[in-house]
Amino acid sequence: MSSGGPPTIVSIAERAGVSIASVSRVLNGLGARPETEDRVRRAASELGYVPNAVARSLKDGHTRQLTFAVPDIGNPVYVAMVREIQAVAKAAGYRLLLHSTDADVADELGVVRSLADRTSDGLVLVPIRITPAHVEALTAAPGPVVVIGSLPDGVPVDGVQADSVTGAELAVRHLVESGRRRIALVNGPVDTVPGGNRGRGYRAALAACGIPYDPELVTATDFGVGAGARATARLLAARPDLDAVFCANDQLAIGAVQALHAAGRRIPRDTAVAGMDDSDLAVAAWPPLTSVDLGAGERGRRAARMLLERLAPGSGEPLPARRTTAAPRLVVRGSTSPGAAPAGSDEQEGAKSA
Amino acid sequence: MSSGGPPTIVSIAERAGVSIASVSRVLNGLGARPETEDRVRRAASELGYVPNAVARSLKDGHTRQLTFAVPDIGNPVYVAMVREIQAVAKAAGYRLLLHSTDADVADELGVVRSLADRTSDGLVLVPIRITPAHVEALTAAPGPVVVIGSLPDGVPVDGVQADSVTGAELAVRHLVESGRRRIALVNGPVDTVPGGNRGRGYRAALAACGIPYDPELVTATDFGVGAGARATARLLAARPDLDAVFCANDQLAIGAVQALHAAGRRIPRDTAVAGMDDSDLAVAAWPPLTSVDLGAGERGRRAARMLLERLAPGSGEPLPARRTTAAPRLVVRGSTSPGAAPAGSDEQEGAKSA
DNA sequence: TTGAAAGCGCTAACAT
DNA sequence: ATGTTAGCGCTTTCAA
Repeated sequence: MSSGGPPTIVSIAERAGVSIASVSRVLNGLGARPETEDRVRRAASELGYVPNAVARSLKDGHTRQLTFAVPDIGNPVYVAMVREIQAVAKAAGYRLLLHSTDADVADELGVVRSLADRTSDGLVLVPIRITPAHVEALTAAPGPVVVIGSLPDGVPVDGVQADSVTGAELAVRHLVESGRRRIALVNGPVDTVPGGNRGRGYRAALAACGIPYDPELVTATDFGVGAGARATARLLAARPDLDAVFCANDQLAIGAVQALHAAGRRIPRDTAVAGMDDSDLAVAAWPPLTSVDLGAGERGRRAARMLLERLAPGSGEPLPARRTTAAPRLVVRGSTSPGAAPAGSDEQEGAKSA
Repeated sequence: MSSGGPPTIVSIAERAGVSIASVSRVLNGLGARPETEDRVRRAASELGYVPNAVARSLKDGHTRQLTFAVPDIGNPVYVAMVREIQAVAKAAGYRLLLHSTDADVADELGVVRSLADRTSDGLVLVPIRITPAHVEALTAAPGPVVVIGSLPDGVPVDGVQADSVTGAELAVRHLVESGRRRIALVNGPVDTVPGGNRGRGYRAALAACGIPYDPELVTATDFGVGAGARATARLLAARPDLDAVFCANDQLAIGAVQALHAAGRRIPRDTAVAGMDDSDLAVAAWPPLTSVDLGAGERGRRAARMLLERLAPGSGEPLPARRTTAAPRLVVRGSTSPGAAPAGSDEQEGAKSA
C-alpha cells in the first residue's frame, strides 16, 4: 500500500498493476508493451514521481556530483573559476559541491581524503600552498582529482596552472616599454604559490630589461586592498622617486591607487600602476587598471573538463597525469596608458596576447 | 572475500572476524566488548575505511547537503550570500550544492521541483523575479525551501528579504542632506525584484524630502558597469544641471563614476554618486563609493539558519512560514562626502545605521 | 554483547 | 514482454 512518504517505484507498480521491474524499464526507456508503458507513465505522473537520486547512486556507484574546493569563495579569481566550473558541470549533467577550505591546509587534505565517502565523483582542488603532505594525500587520492596550481612532477593527478612568471614579465615589460624605470613590487605572501611565482616573474623581467633589482622597491604583505594601500604608502615614503607600482593582484593594486591618490600623485602621469588577475575590480578603479589576465576562468573550465574526461566511461584512470598551463594576457587600461579605457566600454581593445 | 572496490563494513567484518552489525555499532560509538571494539577499529584503520555517505543517506533519508540556487554566481551580492551560507552549512556539518539558474525562470522552478530527487535536504533560492508559477511551485515544494527575495504572503515557505525601499531612502536622504537637489536615478530592469523596489524607494524619499519627481532624471537599463556609464552619459547630456546620481547597485555606480570622470565632472564636488550593495567594488572606486549595504551576507546567513531549523529533528514542518527582513545600512565614503574614506582604511567609520 | 536479517529505492540479471 | 530476485552499503530491529 502507498504509505506516507514520496512515491517510489513500488507505489507506481501497485497503482499501475505491474511489477517494479516494468516500472523501472518504462521509466528508463527500455521496451514495454504500449499498454504497460501507458499505465506506468500515467501512474508515475499522477503520483508526481521523481526518482530518488540517492538510491540510484548507491546502485550504480556514482553521484553525478563534482566537488570544487577553494581557499576563499570571496576572492574574485576563485569566483571566476567557480562560475566556469559550474557551467561545465551543469552542461554535463553534474551538480557542483562548493567547499571552502578557508585557506586551511588540514582542511585541504581532508577534502582529498573525503573523496572516499563517495559523496562526489571527483574533485577540483585549489590548494593555497603545496606541502609534502599534499603530495602524499594526492598520490593516495581515493578518486579523480584535478589540481589548479603548480604541482610537482610525479604527482599522479592532473593539473592546470597559471603562468604567473610570464604574466608578471608581461606587466613589467609593458611598464618598462612605457618608459618606467623605478618599478616597485607590492607582493602578497611569498610562501604561497601565487606570491612566489609573481615575485620571480618580476625579477626575471627586470633582468631581461637590464634593470637592476632593488630590494628597497619590494614589499610583501597580505593580499588585500588595505595591505596594498599601506605597503604603497611605505614605499612612497622610502622611495619618492618610484615611477611605477606593479602589484601581485588587483586588490593590492586598488590599494596602491588609493595611496597614490592620497599622496597627490597623478596616475599614470606621475606613477603607473598595474595589477594582476584582471578581475571586475580592475575596471572599477579610476583610472581603470592595467592588469594581467591569468586566465582564471579558463583554468576552471579546463580543470572541469579534465575531470569529466577522467569520469567518462572507458577512459578510466590509466591515462597518465596531464599538466596544462593557461597563457597570460596583458590588458592595458588607463592606469598605465593615458589614452586607454574610455568609459562605457567594458572590453578593452588594447588587450594584447602573450 | 574482500573484492576490488573500497573497503566496506563487510571487509572490516571479515578481517575482524565479527558481524557487520558489530562493525556498525563500534563505528557509531554504540557499546561493544573492549576486545571487539579493538579488533574492529584496528581492521577499519588498516583498511583505511571511510563510510559510504550515499549508503548512509539511502538508509536514513537525508543527505546533509543543502542547495543554494542563485541567478548568477559572478554577482558580488550573491557571492556574499554564498560565502555566508557555505560557512553556516559547513559549521552545521552540511555540504553546499551551488546551482546557477542563469536568471532563467524555468530553471528556478526546476530547482524547486528537483528537491524531490532527495539530492539535498533543503533549498535556499534567490529568484530573479517571482511569478505565479513560482508561487505554485513553492507551495507544492517537495522539501523545505527558504526564499531570499520578496515573497507574497500566503506562500508557505520561509523568506528573508532586503529592505531596498528603506535602503534607497537612506541614500537619497543622505544626498539631500548633503545639499543635493537634482538627484538622478540609474536603475536596473524595473520588472525585477531589486529594480522595482529601488525605484520605489527613490520616489518615496524624494516625496518625503519635498522634492518633485522628475522623470527626465530617471533611467532604467541593465545592471552592469557599461550600462551605468552609458545611462549616466545620456542623463548628463539631457540634464547637465544634475548634482547627484543614485544608482541601483555598485556596478551601475562604477559606470556612473567613469562617465562623470570622462565628462570632466569632479566627484563629489560637482556631482555626488551613491551606489547600493556595498560590495568590494565600492572601495575599489575612486573616490570610494558611498553605498547602501543591503545585508547580503546577513540575508544569506539567516536563510541558511532558517533552513537548518526546519531540518532539525523535532521541529518539523508544522511551524508557520516565517518572514524576516535585513535592515539596510548606509556607508558613507568619498563619493558623496569630501573628507570620507582615507586610503588604507578598509572599514569606514562613517557608517551609520538605519 | 553479538549475530541474523530486513529494508532504504533503485537497476539488472535471470527466469518465465 | 514481464516478473522475481539479488544486491549496492549501511543502520537497526529482533533474537539469541
